[in-house]
Amino acid sequence: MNLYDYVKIFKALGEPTRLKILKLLSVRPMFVCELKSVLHMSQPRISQHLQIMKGAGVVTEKKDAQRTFYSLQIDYLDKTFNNLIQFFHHDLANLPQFKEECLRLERLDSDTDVYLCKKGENRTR
Amino acid sequence: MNLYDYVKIFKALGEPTRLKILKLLSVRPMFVCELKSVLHMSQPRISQHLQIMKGAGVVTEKKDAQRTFYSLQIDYLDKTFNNLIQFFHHDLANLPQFKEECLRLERLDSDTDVYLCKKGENRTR
DNA sequence: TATTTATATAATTATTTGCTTATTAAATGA
DNA sequence: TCATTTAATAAGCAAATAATTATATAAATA
Repeated sequence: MNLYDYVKIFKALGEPTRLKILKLLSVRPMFVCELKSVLHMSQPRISQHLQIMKGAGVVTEKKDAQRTFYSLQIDYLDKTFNNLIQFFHHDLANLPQFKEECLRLERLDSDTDVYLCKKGENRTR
Repeated sequence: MNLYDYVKIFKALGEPTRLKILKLLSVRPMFVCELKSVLHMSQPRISQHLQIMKGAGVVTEKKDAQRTFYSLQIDYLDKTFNNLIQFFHHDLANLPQFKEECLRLERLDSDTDVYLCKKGENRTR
């Protein structure tokens, strides 16, 4: 799980309509038309939010004739949260994504004479 | 913690620049100018993201002369994640925010003759 | 078969967000 | 005191997002 996977999942969670849909799906899996009836929102609005959440992995769908049955993936959510906390505990040096940042931070920490932001743009030595 | 608190926190996490800043703050608390040096990003960009994260409670600041020292609030994050999982396990009837939705869902579930989405707009009976 | 139901998707518009540049202000130092 | 460092904030703009309306399609049903 990389940084952009987290972004996708947290983007999916960071919107009120989507959180409401997720809460309803936590009661029980539902069809789109049920969500529509319960939330009193337009069908495209609900479908579009469901597509975003499906893309992030927080819900799954199962076709049933002309209807689609959506379920909350609470275990996946739980796993994601634990992974993020672990991500924050990981050594920066082991995250290839942060290679450059790691080098610059090491230079910053090893050199006590360093001026943080000098005239002449972002010098770290 | 209500739905909009969650939205604020997850919005704060659902952005790549902010997640990068948080990862760096997980190594150790930092000044804005240090984040700037390490990330090679403009100072306003970093400050603006920090304000959003401060508003969501995921970082805290401490003034030190002309500098500002930012810390990751990992315990708060951890608590938030646990709270959200709990939120999904709560009985819908105990969430005032979902009063209307709860009523409509109960009607839906109690009446087996219900047509999900009938002609004549969102009828649930 | 024609109509209705269920859902996805496209097009459009309005709002929000993220970034840059510019400005301000406070603390530091020559 | 005047220049520098640090950081917040404002203004402006481009890109992304969320909602509506309009279509399209497939399955169910009268």
